[in-house]
Amino acid sequence: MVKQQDKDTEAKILRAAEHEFLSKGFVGARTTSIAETAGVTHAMFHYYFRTKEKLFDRIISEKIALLKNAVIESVGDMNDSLSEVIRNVINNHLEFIAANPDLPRFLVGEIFSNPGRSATFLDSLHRIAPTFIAELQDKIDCEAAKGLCRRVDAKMLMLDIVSLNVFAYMAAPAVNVALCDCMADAESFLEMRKAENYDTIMRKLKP
Amino acid sequence: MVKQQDKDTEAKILRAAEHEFLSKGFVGARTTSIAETAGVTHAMFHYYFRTKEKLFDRIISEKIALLKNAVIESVGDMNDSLSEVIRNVINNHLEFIAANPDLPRFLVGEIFSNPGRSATFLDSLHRIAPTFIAELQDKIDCEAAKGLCRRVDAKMLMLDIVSLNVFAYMAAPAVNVALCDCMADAESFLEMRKAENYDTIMRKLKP
DNA sequence: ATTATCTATAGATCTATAGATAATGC
DNA sequence: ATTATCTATAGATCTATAGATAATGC
Repeated sequence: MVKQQDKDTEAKILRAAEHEFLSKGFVGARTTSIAETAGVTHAMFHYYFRTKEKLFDRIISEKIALLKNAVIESVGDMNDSLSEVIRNVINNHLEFIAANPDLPRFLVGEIFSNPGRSATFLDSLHRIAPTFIAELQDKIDCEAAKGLCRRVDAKMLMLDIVSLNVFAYMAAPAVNVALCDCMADAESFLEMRKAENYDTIMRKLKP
Repeated sequence: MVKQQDKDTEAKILRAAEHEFLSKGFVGARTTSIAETAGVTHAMFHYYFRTKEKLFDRIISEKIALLKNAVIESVGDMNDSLSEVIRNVINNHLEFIAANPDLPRFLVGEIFSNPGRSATFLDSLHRIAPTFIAELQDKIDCEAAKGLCRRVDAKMLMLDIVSLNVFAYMAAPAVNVALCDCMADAESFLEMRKAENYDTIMRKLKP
């Protein structure tokens, strides 16, 4: 068999698995459905990835890498002014979520349903978050000393930003029902939330 | 058999099912585990509730009723000032979430994994939300006309409030890891978020 | 006579593997 | 000789039911 064919089958299973796991979680996902969606026999699933758990780990690792890159990039240049850093974080974070709308709910769901299976994700978070929070706190304290903003807690500020960005996407069906299809036009909703959340956070910081 | 025994078995299965469904969702929940946790034979599960789906519907209906009451009560008196209404909504909503920390994630997870199964919930939301949003918008417009606050969009304001209140509880394990166990003391975290979120929202409304 | 409970098992999935077969690279 | 693919099926769960048995109310 040509190498191309090989890559194809493996890639097709990976793509099908990504969709199946993200939309249904580990227990809800069926390896038979994955094989069917990929258009290969079920035996191929086990030939390429041995077990359901191994393929799940692979998918979750890919998603963590994606998230990690997004987080690191989202910060941009820490030498920028506080308002620029916040604008970057909010814009990049929101764009990442809009491009991966199933990811937050998936991660949260898996963490709760099986802490062991998502240990890798929590480890990554544990390595990255505290450093970033500390840098952000320095920046806030520095601008506060010059009277440019209030001295707020960086941890709570980050929690506010992430909450404001993520929740609407995590609860999209309910939000759309409660707020008259306000997310129907994805593009304009995204732009609106960028402006809205930046505004909310900057008002919170205003002296 | 005495009626007491009857109620006991039924109630024990209900309590066990509530915990199983809320923590693992519909597909993750096992009727055998529910019977085991309840301390009854598995046949009793089917004797009292016939099918897994019927029991699930019953649990979800109970939870919706609970949520509906909480929402209606949370508003308090619509004749209060805007700031009082907002304080009531935030405090009551946060207390409800803290008392039912698994509920938001459960509802969001079930809505995405099976829209049909959560139609009841979305129907309720559809009946309640628009009315409340409209009343809130009136109140905002009224105070804005007197120059007491900015004329903000009630829909976005509600989305902000719910996001700020709910997200930390939905993502508790990740939030705790990222923000150094800030939720470890549940009581003080709750009080802190009440003050913090009220402050965030009121600054957003300030002219 | 009715209601509650138990044991045993049918029937449906789902994950995983065994073993045969076909296609490629050397 | 190795890699990829298929068919068939084992083995493990899980939901649900059948049918017998015991306890209550009338």
